[in-house]
Amino acid sequence: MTESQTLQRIHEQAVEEFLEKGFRGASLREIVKKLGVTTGAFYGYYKSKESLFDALVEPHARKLAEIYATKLNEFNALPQEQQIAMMSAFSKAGILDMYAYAKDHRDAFRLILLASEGTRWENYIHDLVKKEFESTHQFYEMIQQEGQRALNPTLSHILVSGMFSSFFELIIHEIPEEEGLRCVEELYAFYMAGWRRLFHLPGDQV
Amino acid sequence: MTESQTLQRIHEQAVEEFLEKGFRGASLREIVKKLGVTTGAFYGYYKSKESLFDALVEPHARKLAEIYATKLNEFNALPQEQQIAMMSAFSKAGILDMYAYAKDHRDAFRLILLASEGTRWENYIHDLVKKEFESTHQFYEMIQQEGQRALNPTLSHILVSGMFSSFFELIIHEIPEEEGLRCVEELYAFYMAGWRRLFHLPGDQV
Amino acid sequence: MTESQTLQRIHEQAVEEFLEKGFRGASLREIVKKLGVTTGAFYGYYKSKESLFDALVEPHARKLAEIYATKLNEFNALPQEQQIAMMSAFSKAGILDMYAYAKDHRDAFRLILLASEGTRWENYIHDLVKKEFESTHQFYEMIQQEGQRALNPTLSHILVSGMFSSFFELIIHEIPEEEGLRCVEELYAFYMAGWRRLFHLPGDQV
Amino acid sequence: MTESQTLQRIHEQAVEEFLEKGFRGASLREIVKKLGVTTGAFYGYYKSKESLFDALVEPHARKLAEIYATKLNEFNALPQEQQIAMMSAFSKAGILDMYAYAKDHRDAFRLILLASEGTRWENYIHDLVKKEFESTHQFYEMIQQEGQRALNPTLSHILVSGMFSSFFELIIHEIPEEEGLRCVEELYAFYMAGWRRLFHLPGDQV
DNA sequence: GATGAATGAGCCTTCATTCAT
DNA sequence: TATGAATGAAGGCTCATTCAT
Repeated sequence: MTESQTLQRIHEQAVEEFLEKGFRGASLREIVKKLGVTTGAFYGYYKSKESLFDALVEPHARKLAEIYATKLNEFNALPQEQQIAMMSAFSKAGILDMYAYAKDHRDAFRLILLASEGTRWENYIHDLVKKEFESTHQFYEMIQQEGQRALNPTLSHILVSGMFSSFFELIIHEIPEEEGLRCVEELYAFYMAGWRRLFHLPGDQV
Repeated sequence: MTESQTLQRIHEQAVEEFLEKGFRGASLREIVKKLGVTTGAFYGYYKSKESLFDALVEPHARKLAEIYATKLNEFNALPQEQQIAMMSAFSKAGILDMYAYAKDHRDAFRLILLASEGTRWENYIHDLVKKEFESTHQFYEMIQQEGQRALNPTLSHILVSGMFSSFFELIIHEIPEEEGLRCVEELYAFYMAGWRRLFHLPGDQV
Repeated sequence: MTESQTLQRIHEQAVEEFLEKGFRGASLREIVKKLGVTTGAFYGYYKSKESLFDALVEPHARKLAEIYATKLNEFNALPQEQQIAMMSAFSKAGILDMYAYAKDHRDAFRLILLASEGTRWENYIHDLVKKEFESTHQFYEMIQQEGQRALNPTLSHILVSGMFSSFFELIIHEIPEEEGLRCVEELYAFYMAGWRRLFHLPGDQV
Repeated sequence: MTESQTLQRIHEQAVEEFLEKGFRGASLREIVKKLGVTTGAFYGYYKSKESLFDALVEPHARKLAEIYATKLNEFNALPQEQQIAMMSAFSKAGILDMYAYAKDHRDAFRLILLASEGTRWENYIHDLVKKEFESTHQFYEMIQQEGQRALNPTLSHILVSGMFSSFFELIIHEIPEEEGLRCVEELYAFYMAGWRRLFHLPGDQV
């Protein structure tokens, strides 16, 4: 069953309004007014402004987190030597999977990135960063050799943060499939080279 | 004469409220209530909620942009060979200067980064990214050798974006001076290595 | 369909409040409180205090100005001799038409006359006076005979001003139809006699 | 002793502000701000906004009412035949005296006429009109001859109202002494002729 | 005389939400 | 499904006025 036409139009208009003014600045009455329907109509579909935002964001936010978690688990399940050989949860396959999903649901991630202040999604990216940060350190500790200095947590935090920022810039902007993929690969290579040096690992073929 | 005590307390409380709820979500009444004064008292100091935000942000936002612009101009004034030797406007000296300033005025940049939606500062970081992006391409064109491929603008955009994100993470969080400096240097080295590869330049000592 | 009962009650109460306190002194909250509704209810009908005032005033103000302009145009279209014979745009037919309309929409004109300070209607009467003043002088110039002195513009201004004041006093106060009409006629005769003398015209039968 | 310079400047600025925005719309803080002083300074001179308006208006409003009353009393003290011979309380001498005073204190009367809504002076003109109306009727009753119709009170009210409007237009506008006087005389003649007809009196030399 | 910080009440307006129809 | 009138709370802001200095 496809969603009702009214519902679909609400979604489209809501995305526009939220992106333009942010969750807090967006006006429900403005959304429905532009659609030529009334607030009552809206409340037949959702019970609040927040639940509308949620409906737009939640499925895709969850799915992306799942993709990330799945790849991470697969990686963690590998024997240690293989982990070293393939490196990092944010491995090529993982980032490509994430990109493949996110690029098809741009609006949801735009909302998270650009309009989620005041919702439960305002920390979504931070949470992703945190998980990646933790898995990075876990990995480093595993491969850390005697006498090697600890990984500077502040440094790794800001690097992971920048990495995700770069990645999501690719989602925010409308970029043709092919070029997007190329950029993801280059972004991956860019960071991988940097990480390997920080990890005291020899360069590898990615 | 130093600023009145009430004004100072308004500043402190405002920073807290803005950071917690964003510019739009922040309530002037809430700010003054926590101070134990009335809205009228506030309007003796500022003529609007926006002008309060501005007062907190503008001087430091301007100064940082100046520091950036100054370094960029200095770099552009260099003869071509020296530019190549020292590379990129976001060079080590520049980024250190910016850090030295920004770390002393964390609140202003936190406000820009975390609470500026709905103000004229909401594009501040984007604008910095854009300038850096342009100067990067300008530099690349200068050094581009025959037969070399153009720099992928999408890639460079997302990298610059990530670089600034990393940098400002350092500002957002309270980090001891010494460690902050170390991170800036490492961040610089991390990116410089990546850029040099993209620019087809030999590695250098930074 | 007739206007909603709430809207009608808003109108009635607004007229009362505006007349009592003037546009500036009137309080929207007071108006709705007396109606037993909330301010939100009001803003379902009008988008501002000014637009409420406008809705009460505009249609009738415009119509009266039209009636005046129409009569004036008719008069100006007459051949010169006939104009002299019938005299002045503020002629009997015109003033009677204006009275017939205005007496049925007293509230609108009361608002203009007694409560319009701070609105775009505050100069409505002055503008009418100005138009009549100009048409009066135009007429005088047409009939002016060689050697006759010019009409004193200050004098004619204050007379026109007084004439309109008298006329609108009739509108402000609740006066039975029949008596109102008689007064308009007498007012007309009163002024006509005076003007004819100033114009050096022989008395006429009006 | 002349008034302090600050006080004088308050007066000048207040007149300007009141005339521009009306009593209700005028802002005390705006007045003092333009003067470069503080509200505290103002409250050293007056105890309220209303009392400032009063100070500007009251002396001249009272004086003009006195001039009017004095002339009226003088007239009423005359024997009946003389009253008939000279006619009307608003006689030539009276109106000239009023003009002589009012023209020298334009600002006070401008305030009454244009900016008194919300003050105790908002009915000043109406009150003058009322007194004149009463004295007119009193006079008419005295001279009324058997079989003559009563003076239509509505008509006389609107005529008196118009007469005062004309008169005060002369005060509102800055008019050179000589021309103002001429206009008063002509205004007097204009109305006198009309009244005489309504009173069934023969024309006279004015 | 004058300052200037502060009050407290009030203003117009907008909002998400409800509910009888 | 949808209407649309209404709620009640909150918002930013301005005002005349006070008072310790």
